[in-house]
Amino acid sequence: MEADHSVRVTIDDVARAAGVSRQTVSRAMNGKGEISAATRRRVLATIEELDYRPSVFARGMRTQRAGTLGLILSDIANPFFPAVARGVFDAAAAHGLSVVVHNTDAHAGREAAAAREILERGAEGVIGFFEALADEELVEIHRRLPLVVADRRAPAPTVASVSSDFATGTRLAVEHLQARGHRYLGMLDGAVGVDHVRRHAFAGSAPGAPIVTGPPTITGGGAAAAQLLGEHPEVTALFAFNDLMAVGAIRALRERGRRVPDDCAVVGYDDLTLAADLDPPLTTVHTDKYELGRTLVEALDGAIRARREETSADPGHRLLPATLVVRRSA
Amino acid sequence: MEADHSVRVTIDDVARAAGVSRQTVSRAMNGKGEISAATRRRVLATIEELDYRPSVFARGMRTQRAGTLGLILSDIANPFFPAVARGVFDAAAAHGLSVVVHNTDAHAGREAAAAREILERGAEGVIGFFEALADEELVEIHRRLPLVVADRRAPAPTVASVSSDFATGTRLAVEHLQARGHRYLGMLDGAVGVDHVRRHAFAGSAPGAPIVTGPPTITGGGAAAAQLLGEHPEVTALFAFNDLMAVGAIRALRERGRRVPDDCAVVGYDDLTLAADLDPPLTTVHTDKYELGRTLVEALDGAIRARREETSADPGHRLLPATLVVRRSA
DNA sequence: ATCCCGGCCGTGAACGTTAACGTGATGGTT
DNA sequence: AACCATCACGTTAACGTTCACGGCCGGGAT
Repeated sequence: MEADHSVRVTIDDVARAAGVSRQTVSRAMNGKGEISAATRRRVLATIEELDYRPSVFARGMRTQRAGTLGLILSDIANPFFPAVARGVFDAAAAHGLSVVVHNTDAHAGREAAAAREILERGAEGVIGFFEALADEELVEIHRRLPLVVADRRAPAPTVASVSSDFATGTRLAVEHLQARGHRYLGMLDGAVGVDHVRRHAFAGSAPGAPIVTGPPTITGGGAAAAQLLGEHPEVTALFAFNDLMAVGAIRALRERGRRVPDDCAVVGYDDLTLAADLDPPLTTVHTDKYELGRTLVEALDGAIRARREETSADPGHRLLPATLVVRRSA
Repeated sequence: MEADHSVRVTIDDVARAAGVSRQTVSRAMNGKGEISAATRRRVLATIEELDYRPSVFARGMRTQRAGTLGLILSDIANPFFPAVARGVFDAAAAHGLSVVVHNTDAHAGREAAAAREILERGAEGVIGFFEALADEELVEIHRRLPLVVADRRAPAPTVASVSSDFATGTRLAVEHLQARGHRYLGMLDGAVGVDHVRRHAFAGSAPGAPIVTGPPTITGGGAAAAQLLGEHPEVTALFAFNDLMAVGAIRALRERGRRVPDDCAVVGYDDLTLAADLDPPLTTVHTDKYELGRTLVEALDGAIRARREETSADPGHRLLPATLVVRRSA
């Protein structure tokens, strides 16, 4: 009794088989409107039997929703993001959502284009690591679609956010360095865009210490380290925006004949999976990245639900714990 | 002259503004059917002016296509995949396609579910790193949707494939080890599924050498290495399925007090971005992962085009060059 | 007995696009 | 001069679902 795969089973086929109308089948699936438990069960059974799958297009035509979730990030090649993405995928699957991913390279134009694309495709919501777009543009996105911003303070109280506790993480890193006797610190900042929590926290804990900014990549970290050490040879400890920049710094240090951590200590941020296997093993700030991904989806689900029910409850602004993992690099 | 964003601009609005019919607007966009260059330009101009965006749902309703591409992979947390994904994203964007990603953990059920999901959502095609599904199931997918398989031999001559040249890469690795004087090799295989190119190539170059299989992860590599060295203490060189397993092997070696490469050499596969920064720097087989991603999309585009035009040209089975990068671990 | 109300379900319409077909004008062929 | 392609465009219908509305039926209040 295998159905012919070339012709689509429609809601009308189900209705006919179950002896009800289209609308009742729709009600049975979506749980909207009044329907008796008995007919609901019967309809669901025939749906199962006929292996009926509602057309996302026809459904989207009415509802403007596609059962999809947009994930915007700056650089999937940075191992931090895949770790988060894994959490996003798993949680999204649990909610019956597919994930469409956009890579932006922290470019404002591409961040905007990604958001527009996601909007047009009728996603249920957006999770975004925005690094270039201004707050107003994020608010504008949120006006059209539920939005959760990641690793950035909320652009408005109404939009949800989930972040690593950068302030604490940075403070822990700096205090660790200071406790080890370092008096001249430096920071390799990678935030090319708008959010400078790490930078501000660093400046707060190490007043007057030099900060050099560069792209949050290995080469960016290398260049930033080279510049900083050139201008401030007295520096004996580097705090990097992320682990990738820390790796670049270590490379640059080596090239200049300086040993890590003996001549110069290095602390990263993210605790990538391979951080412990680097040479030297990287001291870094840890945040549960899988949990971050999961939490982002939960927050988005809340935002979606809130919008549907028009209850404008507090969207929530979560800070995930940051802990210092001391290895050999500092 | 800003349009009200709350009401959608439809094809009829454009038609009215341009003084033509819906169908002509459609023709102007899609390049199908006869239309004079002049009206085409005029219609395109008014589309621009009104900022008209065709509804993906209405379009999909007719065409069953969503302008989307499905990417199925086993473990986004393995840095190999993000590197490929980057190439996929960039190439897909160039073709005007969005990418929906599914993580399967090499689980057959989830591979099938991902494919089904992608099918239902009307993707233009699928790019898949399938590690568990049987060839027949892949052929069945291909019957419904253009498919390109990655890092696996084509399940049928009609389906396109793009792979690293595993046979050559593996041979280079083994020969390097042998040239360094190693007489007792071992392999840490990570292919839990169907494709065993690396394993066979290894067996061909190092006949009789022991092979232990485990999950293609750090812990998997650690466990496999522990087992292999327990059973074959004479082994002085390990070839791992990928860099992650190599890292696991190095960890296991260290725990047992064996130095790398002095007591036991290790060669990986993939040349992850951080491979050079590991301790010791990892000798590994390199394939251009970004290029792999790009090539996959090009192959898929070819398959899509071929299916549309019903020309069943040769789908192409590409092998990307594999080179050995010698560092310190072997 | 009539009215009304709420629970349950059906009917028509609408969402916005493209495929299939139809039509009028133009230009070339017999 | 009649005919016939061909071109350029218009008209109708259909894709499959949900929304808005309406109808029926049974039971309690009037």
